[in-house]
Amino acid sequence: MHPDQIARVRDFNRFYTQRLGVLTDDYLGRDRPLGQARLLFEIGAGCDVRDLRERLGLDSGYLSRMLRALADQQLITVRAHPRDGRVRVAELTAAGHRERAELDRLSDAGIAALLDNLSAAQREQFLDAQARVRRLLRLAGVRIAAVPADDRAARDCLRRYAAELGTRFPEGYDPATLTAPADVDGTLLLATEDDRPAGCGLWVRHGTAAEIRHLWITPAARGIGLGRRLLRALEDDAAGHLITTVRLGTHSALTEAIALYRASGYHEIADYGASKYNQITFEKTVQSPQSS
Amino acid sequence: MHPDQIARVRDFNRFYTQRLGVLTDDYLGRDRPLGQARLLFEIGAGCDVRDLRERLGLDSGYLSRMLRALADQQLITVRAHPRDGRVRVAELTAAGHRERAELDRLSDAGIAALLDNLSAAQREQFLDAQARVRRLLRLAGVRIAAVPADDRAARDCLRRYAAELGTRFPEGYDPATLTAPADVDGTLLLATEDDRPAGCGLWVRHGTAAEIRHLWITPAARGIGLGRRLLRALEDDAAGHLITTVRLGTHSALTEAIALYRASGYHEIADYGASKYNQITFEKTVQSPQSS
DNA sequence: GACATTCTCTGACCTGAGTCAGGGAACGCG
DNA sequence: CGCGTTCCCTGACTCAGGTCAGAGAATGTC
Repeated sequence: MHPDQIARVRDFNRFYTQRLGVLTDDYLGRDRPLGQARLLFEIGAGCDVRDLRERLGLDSGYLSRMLRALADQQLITVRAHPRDGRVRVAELTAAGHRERAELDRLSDAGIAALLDNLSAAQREQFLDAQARVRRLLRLAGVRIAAVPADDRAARDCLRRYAAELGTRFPEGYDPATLTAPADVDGTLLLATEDDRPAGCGLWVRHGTAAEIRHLWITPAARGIGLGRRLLRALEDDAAGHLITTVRLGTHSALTEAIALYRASGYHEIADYGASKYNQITFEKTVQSPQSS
Repeated sequence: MHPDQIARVRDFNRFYTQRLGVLTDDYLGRDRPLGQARLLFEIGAGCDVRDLRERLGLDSGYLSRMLRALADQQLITVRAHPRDGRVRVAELTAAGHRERAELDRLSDAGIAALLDNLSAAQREQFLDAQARVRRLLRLAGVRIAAVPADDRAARDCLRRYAAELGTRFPEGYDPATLTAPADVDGTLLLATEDDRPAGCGLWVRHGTAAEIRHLWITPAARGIGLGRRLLRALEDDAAGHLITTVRLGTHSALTEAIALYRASGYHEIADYGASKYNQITFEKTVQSPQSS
């Protein structure tokens, strides 16, 4: 990687935070500490203090004081939970709702004033570029790592994978045909985004060939190019274990998967009889990735 | 503008700041308050305390204490200015340079680790999209406003404009041929980016026609589409003053200007004899902008 | 030389953000 | 009922960031 690229990213970050600072100073608006403004948003249509603490990761004492401050300003009320006297529930008052809407409005107005200086086409370009930055940043932020066969999150992914296939295959899907990761010679890879599972996949050794199975991306992580990255990671991992050929099969109902395999350099081969659900099968030769 | 667009921008901002937070937590690194780390960067190869205060917009007392703290850590030295005993000069010590390089390294490492998860093509796409976001954000952030004929910043722009033409025209440029904004019926527009001049331009009434003159963008603000925006602003302003036709002329050496005029809907006309430097002249009919 | 100005530093504050220890009320369970 | 647990509040801190009012030294200006 060029050091120049890193410098460009840093430069962009500096620029963007500065611009953002200008915007959010407006948005912060009426003399309210940031913490309290955040609370106002989070409370929304009322919620347990306990949940707030959890969601925002705040100290209970700290939160307690901030809630009190908001209550003193008549923006929220804090009451005991109807069924559990220990738990307290915070709710916006009418004034609180107004205040929240006002903050929203200020924030929107700042952005609107900015976007207003652009033509409609430029606005579209801007949003499009932002979306692209975001997609790639999400993709880059995903961690892919080999996990033991009994990893809870990976198991969970496989379960959800099977459930989805059950709804997408006209003939349904029998979860019993899932490859048990513990039984095979190969690697189970788990992709995580912010410590939450984003996908999984595994390869199974057959001599110097490997079969890739159960490549799956969680719905929340689709559309950012993770399938391709995870597939590549599986190939690289297999190649690192002296595999020279990988193959895989899929169901004709999974059109996006088929497109992915074709775009990733796989060519169609005759069925090799691994699964009754395979309606189309592919193969690709791989080599150990050179460290750049 | 769609409210949806605003929501998308807000969403992106939220996402980006969160990601940035994760990165800069690393970068902040070794137990140094953010303010001090920023100072370490800004001081760079030594600079006046006065300049630091100016650039970072800090209170003199606050800055003084932070400098002292850095000096106590042996990261900088503060000495009197050689020629002005009131002014003090801050310089990094060897240890300061090392520390700064280390912060740099940490920051770079975080970004590098992230970019490393992308393919070379994706990295290029990412940087490209960032650059696009930045360009458009800069463009949107520029303020364009009518200023009185004796506005200092506008005068300054005109001077710099004349100086640039002097170097770009083979025959040179006589500053005396500049239109004096005070003498004409029309509007002088000044573009500013973060309160610094970014460009200027004016139009001069000739009945229901107007001539646009001295459209100029500072070198620092070029390449973001500001020329087009400023030209448009001049047309709109003129149209708002009952002008129906605008014309302008330019020198054949200014190829980017010619391209701009063509792309903005101007068509070539015969020379109307406004300036001896006009080698090509254009015209366009305009109408008062409808408020959207 | 007198005087205003410029630049820096010091001391005294304030605020927001956050941590930590402990206490008291309510609950769940045996 | 007794007991541990959960949830919350209070009080007492710490720290970074930042403001404000001067004081003091150096400089520029008349």
